Amino acid sequence: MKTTIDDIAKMAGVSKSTVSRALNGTGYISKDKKKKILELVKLHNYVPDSKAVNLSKKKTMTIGLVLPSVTGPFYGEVIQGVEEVLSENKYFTLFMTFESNSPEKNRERYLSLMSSGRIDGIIIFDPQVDSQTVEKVTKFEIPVVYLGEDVHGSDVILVDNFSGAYSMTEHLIKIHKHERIAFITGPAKSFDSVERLRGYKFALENNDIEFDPSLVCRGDFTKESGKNAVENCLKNGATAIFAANDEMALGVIEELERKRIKVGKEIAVVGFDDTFWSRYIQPPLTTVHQPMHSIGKMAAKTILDRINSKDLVKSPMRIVLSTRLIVRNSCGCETDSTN
Amino acid sequence: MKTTIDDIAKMAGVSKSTVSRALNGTGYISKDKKKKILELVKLHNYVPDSKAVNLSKKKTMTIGLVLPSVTGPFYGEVIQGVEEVLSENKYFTLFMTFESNSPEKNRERYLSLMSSGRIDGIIIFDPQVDSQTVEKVTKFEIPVVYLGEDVHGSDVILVDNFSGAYSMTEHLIKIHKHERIAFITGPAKSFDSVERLRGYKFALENNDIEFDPSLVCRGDFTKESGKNAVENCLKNGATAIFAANDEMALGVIEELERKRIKVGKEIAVVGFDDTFWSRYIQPPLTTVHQPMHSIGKMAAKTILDRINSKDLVKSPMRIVLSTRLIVRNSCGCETDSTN
DNA sequence: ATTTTGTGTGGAATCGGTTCCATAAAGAAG
DNA sequence: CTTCTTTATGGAACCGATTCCACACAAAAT
Repeated sequence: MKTTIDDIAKMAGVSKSTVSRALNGTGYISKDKKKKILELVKLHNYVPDSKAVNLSKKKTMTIGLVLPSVTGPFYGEVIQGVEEVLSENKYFTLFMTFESNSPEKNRERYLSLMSSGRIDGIIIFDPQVDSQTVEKVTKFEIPVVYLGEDVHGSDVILVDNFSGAYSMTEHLIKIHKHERIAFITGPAKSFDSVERLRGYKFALENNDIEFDPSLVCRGDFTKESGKNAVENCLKNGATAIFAANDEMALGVIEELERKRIKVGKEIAVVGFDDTFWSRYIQPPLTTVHQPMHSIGKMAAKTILDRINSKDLVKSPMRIVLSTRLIVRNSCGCETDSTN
Repeated sequence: MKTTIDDIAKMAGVSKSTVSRALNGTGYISKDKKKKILELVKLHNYVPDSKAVNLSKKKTMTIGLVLPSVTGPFYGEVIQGVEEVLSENKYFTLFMTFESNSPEKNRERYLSLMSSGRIDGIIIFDPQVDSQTVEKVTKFEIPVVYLGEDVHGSDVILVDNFSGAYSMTEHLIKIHKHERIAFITGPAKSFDSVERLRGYKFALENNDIEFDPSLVCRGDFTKESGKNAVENCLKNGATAIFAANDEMALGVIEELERKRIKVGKEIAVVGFDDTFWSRYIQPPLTTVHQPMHSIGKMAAKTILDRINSKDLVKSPMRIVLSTRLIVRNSCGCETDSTN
């Protein structure tokens, strides 16, 4: 049987309230009793049962973290960042994956998690949350932070997709003198994809290149869809292909390879995300880096902030983290890839 | 204020015991009352508070998962596997990272997690746990599964490092006719490293090649240590280099590249782990695949098994998952890398 | 007709803590 | 020498469920 607070109280010859005070440093307590209690506690390795503490204090010191399928180093960084900050603050991380094959079932899962009272707050990375879900989420009155999706009225952490895509496009225009740049999008409703497309368009506009809709191909963030888009890009005379993520860029490169078209020399291919492997492929991929680790840290900080000032009605925060252009060789540059 | 079981009871005009029975399907209850209660529950979105349920039932339906730094896709797969199985069984995953820079502090963390009563079981991936820690861990009487470390007397999930290294070495000997194969180890006490070295030695022996200690270089699983080992390997006339993990193999390849020595043609380099990027480097790395996803799933299954039959004293399980040789080009093979 | 057995229900204890409140003793202020 | 604080402590309520037990009533068996 595990030692309980009553056991300690009995042994010390005091009431459980006194033991509680000694342990938590709340209220008055005499020096000598405190010392005696603490000794007994150490001696018997007594640790208060979280289950009881949670119920009594009405909080769990646990934050839920919902992420899409964790394969790839992409999300690992986020988890790491979250856990780092939470653990520093004595909080725990309850992890839940979001398999993309059945989004509905998964939403049920995290909604039920929220209602269970098992967590004090939740960080949600759910690409393409619908407003109906958001509404349900808001009903549970626990703090929520969304990642990578611009949910109005809630705390959100975003990366600056727009600027990233802008810089990338401008790089292709100014450094490599491209004028026919194809863009492969992600899923239609993806916030990331939309913003990146917007950045691409804006860069064209600012550099007096007319936007040509035929150069925009619809993809869905998979390698396969990148492959499939190549034909269309070439047909419309693209001299550069900007894929909305690295995954698709990889598909593009493999397809071009198959067609014996030299990437970097004959055609430029660039991506977005700076996936871990992007520097290792041939040619090393020019892409846009996303600060995944920072996203995790900021998300955790934001949620803790919200918890610690729940009474004060602060307006929702919208934190946009900046992206960084990573120039390697697939765009035609001849860098020493020290990145 | 959240709805409680008392609220529902009052509204239904019954006692809370009856509501509890209706919800849990335990004991006797009349059809009509059950129906009425369930309706009220749905109407008010009542969900029992886990904090209370946990205390009452003396379990949390939560399993702790302790992993080394999650960067790299390596561990993502494990998490995924664990979460998959646990969530299917209505369990939750409490995630904790193990930053390798301060192992002691981190051990404290998971030991304290175990004693807090916050979890019902724990899966620990702690490279180089010392026996002292194992002893402490055993004292908390909750189920434990160790990953990747052959802890005697406990449930462990391992991969067949020995056979993997054996197959790899034999591949180099039989297919590529190498006789001077260098081996770069990991940290001295690493179980993985030791087993791989053993497999390497055994393959040499079985193929009548004398083991030459000067061909074994000490590394520590970092890319840097791979780089540093190259000089020594070459000096001793190695025609092939077998690094105990992909990370080091990458270091070796980069160093050889720098020296203008063609990997695959002039010298063979192979790794171990089949890290996500290993197929993307130049040349694609021949390596040994570890079933990380299966490891996660098996770990979760094992711990649940243990929980559900705690009374029955089953002898500790030692599950060894098989590895698979992945032949790409860095060994000199000219495969179409469809892997 | 009486004893068993099977159902249905509420009250109370329990899980292991925290916290409010009453009370008492000791020291400070009047 | 009172009166008011300040300090110290225990008792009891409470957090929100589960579960054991007693009791009532109905149906089945003797």
